[in-house]
Amino acid sequence: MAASRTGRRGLPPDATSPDTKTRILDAAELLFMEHGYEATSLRQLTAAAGVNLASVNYHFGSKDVLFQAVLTRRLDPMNQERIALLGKLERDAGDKPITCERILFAMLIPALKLARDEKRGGKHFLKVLGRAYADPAPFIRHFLSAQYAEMINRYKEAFLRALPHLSRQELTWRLHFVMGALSYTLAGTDALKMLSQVASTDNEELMLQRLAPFLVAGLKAPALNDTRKLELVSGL
Amino acid sequence: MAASRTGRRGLPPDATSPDTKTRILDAAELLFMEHGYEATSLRQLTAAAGVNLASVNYHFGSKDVLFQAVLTRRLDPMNQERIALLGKLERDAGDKPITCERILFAMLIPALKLARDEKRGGKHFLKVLGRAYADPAPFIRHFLSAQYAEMINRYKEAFLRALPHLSRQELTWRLHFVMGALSYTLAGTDALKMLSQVASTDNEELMLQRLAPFLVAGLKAPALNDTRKLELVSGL
DNA sequence: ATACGATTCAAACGAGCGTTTGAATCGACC
DNA sequence: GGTCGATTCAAACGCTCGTTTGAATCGTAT
Repeated sequence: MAASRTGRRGLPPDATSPDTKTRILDAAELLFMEHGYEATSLRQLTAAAGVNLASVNYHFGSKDVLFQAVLTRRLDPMNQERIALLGKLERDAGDKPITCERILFAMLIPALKLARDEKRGGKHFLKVLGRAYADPAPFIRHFLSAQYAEMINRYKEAFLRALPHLSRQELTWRLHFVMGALSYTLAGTDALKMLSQVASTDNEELMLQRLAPFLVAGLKAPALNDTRKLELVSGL
Repeated sequence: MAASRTGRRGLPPDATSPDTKTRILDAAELLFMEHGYEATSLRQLTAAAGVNLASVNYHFGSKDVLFQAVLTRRLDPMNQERIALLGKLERDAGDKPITCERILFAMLIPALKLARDEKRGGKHFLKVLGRAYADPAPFIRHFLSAQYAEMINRYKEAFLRALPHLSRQELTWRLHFVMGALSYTLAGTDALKMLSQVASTDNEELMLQRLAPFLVAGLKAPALNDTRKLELVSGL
């Protein structure tokens, strides 16, 4: 269907004009971030990208496939880097357990690197990803499950060794909580206008540095026991 | 525009047939949960509710207003109950500080009560709410900000007294993380298919009982300092 | 030069959308 | 029993959507 880098004749040949597929992906990343998947039309998308309306269906086949391409372009390398970082930690540590902090940092650092690259919209992508987590569309849910399965399983095993006081089930829930806080934070929707005195969101690094101690403490917390159950129910 | 409970003549007068406005709200709650706001059409919504297509615009004015009505019907009472619970805690404690656990429980318990009421879709609503947190539509964001402002500010002051080692800015971020984990968990999107060995989602109570110790530990964690900053950046 | 596959383009397709309209129908009241 | 406001109803409005089509145009190899 597509191979060489030809075509593109209508628009002025800027120095900042990559091929059509990339222009579509860049515009889609930006607009999906601003308005979400359903609320972004292919007409405004192709207009923003400076390409013809039919280009999306020619190069990607459908709007759904385009959205998956937007996600996989950055998500797959990020998760591969996460797995590689964890592998390096494990190799350096021999058969000794790794600390909880270092495992979590290995998860956060690739996301931080993505948030840093200003030239190509890493921050835009993280917002799109944060919203995709909460999107009910089945094709999005299945896609994310497949993309995350390997990375999550590798990290779950590592955390299990680092947090021996947690059962596998307990850890599953805590990783769920970690992913929730992380995606909500990276998406940065400012839902509750909490940024009254906080600097603008251009400082993802400081944000993750605040998130890390919070998550580490939560992961290290004692496991649930029956005494605590009664506290919650009848505590008030 | 609307006042008495008259009308309704087309459908059989079941015992389970409240007035048109309520039937619309119930169907909307369910469908907004399943497909999201944008992907739910008024045609499928009114068909599911067993009412005429024009009823939504007659009773609510527009689809936007209907969505806000779906949210406010349950969110406003829940946040009022949260404020009342915190007020009761503060009255009982006199001028002594309240523990972090009790403040957090006062936030969680109204949500838990909503998740429990099976007859009228409390769980459905919590999923809708979790997704609304991540929705980019401006009218949703403004609505949620207004609905949450009072509750969040009251709790922030309470947490500030319970956690004196945290600056106001640090606490703002931590409450952001708490809301992230909470909304993600309540929305229960199972994004990462983590429920491999976990019981089905009908047990919100056990879920919140696992979430509480995680969040308490995160809130109580030491504040960020410069030593930790260096760890994160050059730690790997 | 010519032929060819890849790509771009303007235009249209059918479907579905939120909303509006105006008549029909209801319960309530004089 | 007739009037009135509230509600329901079927039908249509204008519009936008994702997708398809077929011709025009490109770079490239013959």
